[in-house]
Amino acid sequence: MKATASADTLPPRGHNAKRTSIVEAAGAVFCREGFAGANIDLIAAEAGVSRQTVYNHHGDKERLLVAVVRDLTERSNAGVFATLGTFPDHPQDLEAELTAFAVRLNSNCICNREGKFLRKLIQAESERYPELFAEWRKQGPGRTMSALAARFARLAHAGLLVLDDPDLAARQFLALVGADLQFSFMLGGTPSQDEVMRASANGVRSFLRAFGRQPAQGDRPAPAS
Amino acid sequence: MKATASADTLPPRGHNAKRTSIVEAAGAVFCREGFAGANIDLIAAEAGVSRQTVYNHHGDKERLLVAVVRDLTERSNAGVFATLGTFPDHPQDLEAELTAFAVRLNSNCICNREGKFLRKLIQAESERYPELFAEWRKQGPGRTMSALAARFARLAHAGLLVLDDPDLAARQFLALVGADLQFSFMLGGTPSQDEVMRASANGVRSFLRAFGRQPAQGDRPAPAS
DNA sequence: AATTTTTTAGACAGCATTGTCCAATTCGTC
DNA sequence: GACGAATTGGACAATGCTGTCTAAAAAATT
Repeated sequence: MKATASADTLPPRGHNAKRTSIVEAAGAVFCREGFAGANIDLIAAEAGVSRQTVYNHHGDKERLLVAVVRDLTERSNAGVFATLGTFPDHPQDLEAELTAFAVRLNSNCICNREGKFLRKLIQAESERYPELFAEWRKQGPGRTMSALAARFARLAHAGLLVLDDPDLAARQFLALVGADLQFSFMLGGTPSQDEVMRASANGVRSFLRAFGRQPAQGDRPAPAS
Repeated sequence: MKATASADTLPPRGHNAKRTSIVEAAGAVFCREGFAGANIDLIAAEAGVSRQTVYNHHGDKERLLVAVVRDLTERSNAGVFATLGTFPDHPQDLEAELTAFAVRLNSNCICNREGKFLRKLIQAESERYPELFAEWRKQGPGRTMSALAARFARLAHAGLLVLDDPDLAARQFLALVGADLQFSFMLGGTPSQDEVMRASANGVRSFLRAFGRQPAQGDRPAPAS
């Protein structure tokens, strides 16, 4: 860290391209095989690096996991808050813009690499290494929910939604726009862009039926096809 | 297999109490530690059995996993369909009875031992052993969704709900009544009975706001507190 | 071109685990 | 009480993995 090191995650050196490549490979292998089943030789091979280099950079399998989780948490949180910034605060077409927002949320936060890996790692290892995810737990879902709830509260205050509990609305919004994707997630699959769009549209439509201003009788669907 | 062995998996000996105790302990350990991290000595100890007995009964770590998954799948499916049988087909108070049904669903299918273990095992191992969960995949969520969707379609036909896509309604119903519990699940926790009841009530309320017959203006909540 | 840092390949000890074998013992049943 | 089946504890080889060490090669810096 002499001169060129900007604050960016940019590896201005050649050698810490290896560092990140190791962390990325380790993330993939940890998720695929589980922590206990992950093989450092395999991680090294997948990173295009010798085993010794892995130990040089991270010293320990456990500390490597810590590095992976921290990296995933940072990137995931960054993506989440960037996406939250695109919430339609002054929508002209509420349903269309909420749907587009839901698509961004699904694509950039739920279905992407960081989201999938982090979710799987948390499910697999959070009981055994609770402190590992303490930071995620504090910065992640809690703040996300609060921020999203605040946006919905503002829409309600503007008369565009009718809701008594913005936090509940936020939770249910996420549940609804993810409802059609749970199936794909179960088996580790990644939904196609088309699936994401349909799922988001379905979720938002029901969300607005529950919380939209006008009961929207005209929106009532045609009878079962 | 002398005389009493019926086609059931029932070997009516006392010794297969050990068999089930092994499978149960193995399920717990596989879920806690992952397949690779699971230790046969630990499973044996947790089952109150010697290691040799584990090998006598199941021969192999991998075949033990197969037995565990089959057992969990069977029990989970049985619980799900038993609960589906309690769906309120002719409700007098739709919201109350749907809520009670959601509570049963959450308590007996989602939050219980089989549900939690099966979910975690699927998430952890379905990519590496896809064929393991083929049966669950076929018998589990697909049929569950169809059955639930059929119930909702009947309610719609009776004029109690307004929906165009019963399958979507079923997916969103499950998503909504589970929305408040996702947080607890993430960390392997088990929601309290109280949490389950509140979550179910919240989910059903929103579900009926979206799909209930009358837009239910009277049900409209007090403005944001 | 020389020097310093990093990487590499391989060997290596230490350790944990799987799965087998076996003799002694317990359990269920007659 | 006697018999057969199941269970137990322990020893055991085989294997795989972690983490360290070393000397050579490669890369970067001067």
